[in-house]
Amino acid sequence: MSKKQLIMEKAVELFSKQGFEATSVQQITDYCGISKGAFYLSFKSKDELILALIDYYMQQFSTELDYTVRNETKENTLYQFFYKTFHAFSNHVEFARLLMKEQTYSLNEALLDKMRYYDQLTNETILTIIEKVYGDAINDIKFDLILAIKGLLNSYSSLLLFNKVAFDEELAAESLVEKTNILATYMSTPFITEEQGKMFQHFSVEDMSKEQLLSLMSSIADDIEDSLEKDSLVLLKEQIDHTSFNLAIIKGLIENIRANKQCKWIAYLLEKHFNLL
Amino acid sequence: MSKKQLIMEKAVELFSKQGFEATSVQQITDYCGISKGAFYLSFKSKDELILALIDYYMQQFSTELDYTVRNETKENTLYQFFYKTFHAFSNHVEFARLLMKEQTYSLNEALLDKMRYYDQLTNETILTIIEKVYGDAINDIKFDLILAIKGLLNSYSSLLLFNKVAFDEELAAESLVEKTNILATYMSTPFITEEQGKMFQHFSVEDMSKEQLLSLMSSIADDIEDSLEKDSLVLLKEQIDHTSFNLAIIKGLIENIRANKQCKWIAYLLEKHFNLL
DNA sequence: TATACTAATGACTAACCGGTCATTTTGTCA
DNA sequence: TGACAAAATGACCGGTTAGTCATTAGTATA
Repeated sequence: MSKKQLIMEKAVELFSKQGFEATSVQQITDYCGISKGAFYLSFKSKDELILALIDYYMQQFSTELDYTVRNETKENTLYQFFYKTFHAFSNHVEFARLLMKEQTYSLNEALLDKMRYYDQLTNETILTIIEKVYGDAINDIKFDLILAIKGLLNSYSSLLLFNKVAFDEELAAESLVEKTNILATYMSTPFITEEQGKMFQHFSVEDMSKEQLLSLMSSIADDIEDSLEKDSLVLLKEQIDHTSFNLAIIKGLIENIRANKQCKWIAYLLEKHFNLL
Repeated sequence: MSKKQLIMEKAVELFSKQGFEATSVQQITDYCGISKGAFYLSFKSKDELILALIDYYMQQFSTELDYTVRNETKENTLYQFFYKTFHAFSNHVEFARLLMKEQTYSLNEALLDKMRYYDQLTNETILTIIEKVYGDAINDIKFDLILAIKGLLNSYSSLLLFNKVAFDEELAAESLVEKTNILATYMSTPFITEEQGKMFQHFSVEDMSKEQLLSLMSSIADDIEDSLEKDSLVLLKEQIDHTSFNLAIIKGLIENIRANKQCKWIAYLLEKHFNLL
């Protein structure tokens, strides 16, 4: 395990117990068994650590969920969404607790931006599910449905994260599927109008700039040995500015890199960039 | 306004913007226009301030909601519960934000206990509503209904607290009433069993000890001038250890003090103590 | 006006914070 | 073994923190 990862995994434990502000760098390094100086070889600052941490876990969660949502059958999508979420939370209890705690933290503007970004990703994922499962029929209540799903997920996740009793992930998912279906079927008094919903939809997620994409791909390419994936990355980089290949080829190249753990996130971003979703 | 109140109302503004940890006592006193020493004449420590703050606002919220829930018609109860909650939040936006932010803060064990206490009060209030509105028919799903209501309330409150768009409290309440009714009517796959629900129900709220009640009443009696209320308090104090009066008399005495703003909370606690609810 | 008491002040302390950097330890070659 | 570089250390820095306390200001009584 790299030192960076060691620090992240130990830090997430302390943050989830005490909160970000209340945990000192000294505490983290003591807990890792390293010196304070060593910390600053891996991270430029304490702020950079929590930003990296959020990315590290949220990228895993988001790609996993997005993949699930796009590849399940219509009948299973909603169940799998709930189940995978609970499962991810129970596999990363400390991070999930941190997420709940630091949700609305505002001192650090960069952190707040990041939170808003991933929250918006979640909204988009849920909206995709809703449109896939219920079709156009529920257009006028779909934004209320997003809010309701997030609220329910929040309540039941708290149970998983902060109670000592065993948590049956399958039953919980099943129960939330039923609640969602009921609401989708019978709801007729939405609170959020189409008008407001649009704002809701497009507000905070602007796509990554080409420069950001390219630099991210470069830094990943440097870390990878496997030649197929490295080559695919290089070819994809060339396609970002001026797409000359057929989209099928690009899709294939993205498929090549998706299997690699380090590439999952960039694969997801590239699909968004090339409008392949 | 007393100095204590001044500090609390200014502090809640700063806490809601920056969080508790990130706000210094110096900042608070500067903002109040008083000296640092003066702060420590009103509060023993910064921790004591936030505990007092939570009590100050949550007692207002709880008594208000409890009164509403018990005195509305069956048809209006649920609507009024949602509406009053939204209304209280929009009248005390800063405190409500603080509440959302510091929800699960765990460094301070006393704070965590207090949060759990008021959360449990909320659970009891919601349970009372559910039983009043839906009767015994929904016994097997009532704990799921509590969770669902809290989740929905959480989602929609976030909208009120963290978005800049105008928030129609009446429409929001109406919309949540509908959602709740739908769930209560059609839900059939509860997640929380009767067994777990019992734990849920009795877990953390132990009644206040008689000593705590008595000392609270004494300190309030010292602050009050009005003789009727003062006398009623003294008579009630005598009844706590050995109830000799008829319960009707006790009920009357409690009614005497309820009108006084300082007594609302103790009136609520006394009703619980004498099992008058 | 003198006295006695409370309310309020802000300089001060000891502890801790995030972050730096000269120094030492460790690992890797020839 | 010795020479060199990379990795790791922890004393140290300037700044901030919660909390204290000798001193002063304000007020009421006599």
